[in-house]
Amino acid sequence: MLTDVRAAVSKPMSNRATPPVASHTLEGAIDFMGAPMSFTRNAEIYGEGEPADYLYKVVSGTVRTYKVLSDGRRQIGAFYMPGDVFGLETSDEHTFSAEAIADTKVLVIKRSALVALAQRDGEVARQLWALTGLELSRVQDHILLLIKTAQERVAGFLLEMADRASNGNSVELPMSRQDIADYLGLTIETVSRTLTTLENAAAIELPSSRRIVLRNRSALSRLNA
Amino acid sequence: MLTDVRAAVSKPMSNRATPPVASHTLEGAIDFMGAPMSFTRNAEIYGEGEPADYLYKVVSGTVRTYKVLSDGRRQIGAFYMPGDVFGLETSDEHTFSAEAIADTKVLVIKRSALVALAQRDGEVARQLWALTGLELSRVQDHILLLIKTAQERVAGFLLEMADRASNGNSVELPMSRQDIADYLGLTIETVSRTLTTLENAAAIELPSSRRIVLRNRSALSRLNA
DNA sequence: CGACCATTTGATATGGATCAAGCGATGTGG
DNA sequence: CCACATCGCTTGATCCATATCAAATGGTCG
Repeated sequence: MLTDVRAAVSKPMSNRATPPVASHTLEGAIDFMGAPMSFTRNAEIYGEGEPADYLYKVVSGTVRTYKVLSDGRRQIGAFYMPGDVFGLETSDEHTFSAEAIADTKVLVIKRSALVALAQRDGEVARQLWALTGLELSRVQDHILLLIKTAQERVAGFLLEMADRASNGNSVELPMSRQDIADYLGLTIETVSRTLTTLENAAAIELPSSRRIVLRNRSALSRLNA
Repeated sequence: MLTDVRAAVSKPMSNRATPPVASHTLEGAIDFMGAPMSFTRNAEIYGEGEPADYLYKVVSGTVRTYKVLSDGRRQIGAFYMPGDVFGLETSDEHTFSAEAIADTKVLVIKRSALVALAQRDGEVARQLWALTGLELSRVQDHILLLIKTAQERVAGFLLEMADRASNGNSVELPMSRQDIADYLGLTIETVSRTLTTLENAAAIELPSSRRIVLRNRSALSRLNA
């Protein structure tokens, strides 16, 4: 039951010196056994209700998962960026749909293969569980965002993105205003206005609509309530 | 690091006819090994940030989990009723606090005991994972509630409660209006008004403030969008 | 250059919050 | 046993944050 910590460091697929070790971690197994696959901007990766036979790890690009209500409102559940795993379900159907936001490369692996591996390797089983747990806490945080004011939601979103996709304080947003709005439960107009307000308050800079520079993180954190 | 499962067996309250069978399911293990414990109305069961060493199964009563934001806003994450398991985390700290809503009896069991059991029994491991998955889908549904209108949220809440705690169409709500409001991201006034509106629309009846009779489920479902 | 799409900005509308008062049930002390 | 405080809930009046409707701007690609 000992786990080599170094094995958990999932190396890019280029070389793979230690396949046996890799198979003792989930990440390793995906990197080693996963099939590369590409999706163009806005392509569907899977649809809500389809059998959840595969899971995915983002190599490059960004993915959104979402649900559409009967009246057309769309709720985005999450954004997945390079390194993130998505599509893992405990039920046998996907509960959300998934689309590539930009051209995206993923590694695909059969869930049954991992479940079989988990049956033999407790550490893999534990990591599979941990992955669902990670997803759970992400969704719980999302709920907390949704009860806040527009400013707080946008500030929280920017900080989240900065944590995940920043070079220093500069963040390149892969998603549109509509995507952000549907993630935050706001309209595009409110998102846009809020960003302008934050810019006027010198909390951020907007060199272009998709690029955001965090000028004053503590101000954003304060807004994050 | 090894945990003796039997060490966690806290006084099987009654007799135990089938210990081996019971230990092959999570529910069985909890029922068999869990220690009974009681909490009075509003008593804290655990606090956010405390070590998540135990998990709990509701025997009678109702439990709420919640977080309080820095400015005092409270978000209720979930209500747990008899048969429900709560307090299971993959991290080692509780991410929410838990309180008894009414006088409540639970079974308590050490997480490490179950994890140890899971290590030997793949079925238990699978069920532990499934439990986290169940929680995940519950929270995802909660998100969908939070983006809806007040009427839709209340209607959705009533249908959820009816599924979980009804005798026919009559539902006895264990929680206050404030609890409902904090679950739905609304104020008590809005919850109250919305209930009145639904009553006037003949969708429900309100014999008393805690008892609700569903008169027209399809109307409620329609509101549920 | 011109068409198109994403984004911003402006004007107005509105759902739910807030502030405030009333009401009914429950409990307590005199 | 009753008067009265308390608490949870409902109802009313007003306000405000965000949605909606509409138009202008800007960036991208043929």
